Amino acid sequence: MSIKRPVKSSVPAETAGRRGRPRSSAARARVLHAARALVEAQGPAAVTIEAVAARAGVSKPTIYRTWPNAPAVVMAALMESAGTPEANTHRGSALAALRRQLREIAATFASRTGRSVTQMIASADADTELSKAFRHHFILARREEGRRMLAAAVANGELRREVDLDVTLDLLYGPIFFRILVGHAPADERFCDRLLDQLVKGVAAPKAKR
Amino acid sequence: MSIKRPVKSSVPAETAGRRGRPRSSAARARVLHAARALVEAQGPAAVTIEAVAARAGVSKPTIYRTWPNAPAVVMAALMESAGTPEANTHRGSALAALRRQLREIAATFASRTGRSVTQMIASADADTELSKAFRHHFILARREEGRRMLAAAVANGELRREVDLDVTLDLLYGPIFFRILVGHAPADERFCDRLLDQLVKGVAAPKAKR
Amino acid sequence: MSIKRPVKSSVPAETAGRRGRPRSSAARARVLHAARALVEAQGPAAVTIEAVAARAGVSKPTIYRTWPNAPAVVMAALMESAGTPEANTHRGSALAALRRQLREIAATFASRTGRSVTQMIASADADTELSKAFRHHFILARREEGRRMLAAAVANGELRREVDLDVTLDLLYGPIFFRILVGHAPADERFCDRLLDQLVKGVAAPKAKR
Amino acid sequence: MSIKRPVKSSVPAETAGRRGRPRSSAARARVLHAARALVEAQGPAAVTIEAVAARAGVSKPTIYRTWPNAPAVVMAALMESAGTPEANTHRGSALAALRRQLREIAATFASRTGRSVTQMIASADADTELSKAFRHHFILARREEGRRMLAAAVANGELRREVDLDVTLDLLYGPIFFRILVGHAPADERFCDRLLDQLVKGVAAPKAKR
DNA sequence: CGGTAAACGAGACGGTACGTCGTGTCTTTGA
DNA sequence: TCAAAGACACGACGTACCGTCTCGTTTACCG
Repeated sequence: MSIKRPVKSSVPAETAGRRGRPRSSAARARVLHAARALVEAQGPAAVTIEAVAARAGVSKPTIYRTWPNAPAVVMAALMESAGTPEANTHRGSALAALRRQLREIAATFASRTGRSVTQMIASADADTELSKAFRHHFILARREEGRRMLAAAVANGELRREVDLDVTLDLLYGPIFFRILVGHAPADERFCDRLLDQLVKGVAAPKAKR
Repeated sequence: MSIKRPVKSSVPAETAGRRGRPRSSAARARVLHAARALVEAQGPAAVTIEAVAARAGVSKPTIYRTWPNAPAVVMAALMESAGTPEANTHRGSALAALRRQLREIAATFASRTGRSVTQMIASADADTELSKAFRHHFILARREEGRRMLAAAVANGELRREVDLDVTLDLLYGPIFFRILVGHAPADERFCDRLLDQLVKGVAAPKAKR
Repeated sequence: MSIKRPVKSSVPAETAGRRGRPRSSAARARVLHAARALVEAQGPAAVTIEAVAARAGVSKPTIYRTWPNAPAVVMAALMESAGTPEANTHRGSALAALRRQLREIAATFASRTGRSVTQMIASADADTELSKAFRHHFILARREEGRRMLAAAVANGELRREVDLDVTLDLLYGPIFFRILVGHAPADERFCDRLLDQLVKGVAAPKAKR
Repeated sequence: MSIKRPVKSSVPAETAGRRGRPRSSAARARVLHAARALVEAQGPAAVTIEAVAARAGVSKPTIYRTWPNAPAVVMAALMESAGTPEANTHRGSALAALRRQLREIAATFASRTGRSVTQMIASADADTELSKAFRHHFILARREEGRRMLAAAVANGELRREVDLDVTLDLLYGPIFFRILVGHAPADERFCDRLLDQLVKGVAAPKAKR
């Protein structure tokens, strides 16, 4: 009988010489993997420290040593799972690139996990460092990318010079998250396209002075 | 075992043929008042059934008899506290009325309680009757009012006929909620104004035909 | 405060001068029947007022109008179900009659319901009128019948005159209930016979003067 | 869900190879002390887990970790409080020792706590390990001690050889518990004495053949 | 024979306790 | 040294019954 004790870490490699620490990074990975699995399967509310610890084969204090509470674990898991979106290659006009980005965002956030990200942002403490990093990772980083595209479009002559970029950016991303959050209508490609077109063109009647 | 429970509805509905002792409206009012006080003071997460029961001087089963869980109580409390916003009096142009509504919404949702409403919408079950009512009460009702104003503006000649109203509505309200949710910039009057102006005018450079 | 409630009695007592609607004897019967069914099926602990009311198709206040609490209902049900044991016909000697009674008692109390009776007696309040009636109905009435038989046996010359009847009675019935209560050995016919024989004969060695 | 729980035993069993933080013997002692105080003051029905937890300054889960329900706590408390009765020193005859034991039992069980023990035995589940241990601790252990005394008395020549010891034992202890349970007469020293004397001597009239 | 008083069903009420779960902290033991 | 196992105090969960209280409806009796 092979008394093979169940290997606790998928990377047993360097367990040899050290007494304590080499498990640490393996434990971290297992925790995040477990958290990700839970949030994908049952949403962020199901990610309790106990459930994560059980699923990861890790003790609760080990988790608390790294993260202060359950939402922090969820955020870390979501951030690690979602690799940074590839930089949008500028083929065609700046506005075309923006259109591609909008579609990508809508597709990403319409998923189960995307909903979870939105929920985490809504319910997060807003002040902690991690919350800020989370918001930046999922939202503001793309918004900055968008800002660069808008600036390119201005430079292009596609957009007016005096446009307020901050307002325009929120006019682009706000409606998508609004639909995802409220759910009254789908945030699909068609919506992204119309959104962008209508924003570019404006809604005023032609002769309207204002 | 497993006796079929009567359908719970927070609205007594048919008070007509009811047998038995009627529900105490005083108890209901005390529960909602307590829940409102808690959510205002400490946010929606602090609204536990135990806390509400203690504060309202009501037993837990009395609360569970009417609402299925804590979020439902919070929603009911928030909905009852926020009376329906007054119908926007149409003085001046339809767009001016819309501007006033945007400002009112931004002011409302920038408050402590407004944040709570946003959080509840983000984390709600999305499928229950109460969640739908909640979203309608706080968001979609105003959106429908907005639709009427936009239609008036089209009739006015202020807006183009072929504008997609659904998209335009989300372009109006989405950015406000986006700022409130993400918190990267204030959703104040100035923002509302610029938002509306830029949407009306479009961002395209003058000669750009499309 | 301290309003004197009308004395509740399970027996309608003076049906004479009563105003109003008389108590429904059908309801009473249904309650007792339901309680009996429950105690037989699941023991006395399962007889909750709610369960009885549901099973009997009767409202809780109707039960509380007649009995003060659940144990009282159980006692009433058990007392009504167990009709008074038939008077022991004196065929043969007084001791033979006693033997028959012991066997009958053992058989009765070894049943599911008999266990329940024992449990009720053990856990009852000891002071209430109903508890006393219950103990009398199930135990002391038979003990008095036993006393009559013992007296007859003394008169017969079967027993010594100076025997302490009270002690002898408890020597007869105590062991049976002891076995039923503790359950370390069966209280069957053989046991009843040996019990009686040994008590009659004594256990002392023949020459032992004391 | 439904994770296999480790077997609960009120006795830590193998303290040897246990991982994790060991159970707090201080907590255990405080729980049992609180339970004992409650049962002495208000009887076994007053021993709720909540009351014990509050009085002991211990959390409910800590209690449930060790005992499955309130009666189990009561039994453990009663068993621990009542140290094993001192072995009856055989001064004088075996029957004299037996008389002393009977008196001691009667005195013990006539107390408030003794009544509680009787009630616990009557209402216990009868099948659980703890119930058996409880009955053994309070009743059957003394019965076995009694058996040894009876055997000594037989060896002495005080009792007849052919006496059925099991029946005799129940003839000794049964009546005492019967009186305590039913309460129709006191189980005092005088009763114990008469009980023993009459059992030894028998009740038959001298010439009675049977 | 028409009031009226009481019992009826239904069921909500304020309570108490249940037994479970998750939190975040703490002690052990083992590697 | 530190990680696992797991006990700990705390506190909320949602449920079951308790015994009491309205309700609207029936059903006798008594004037």
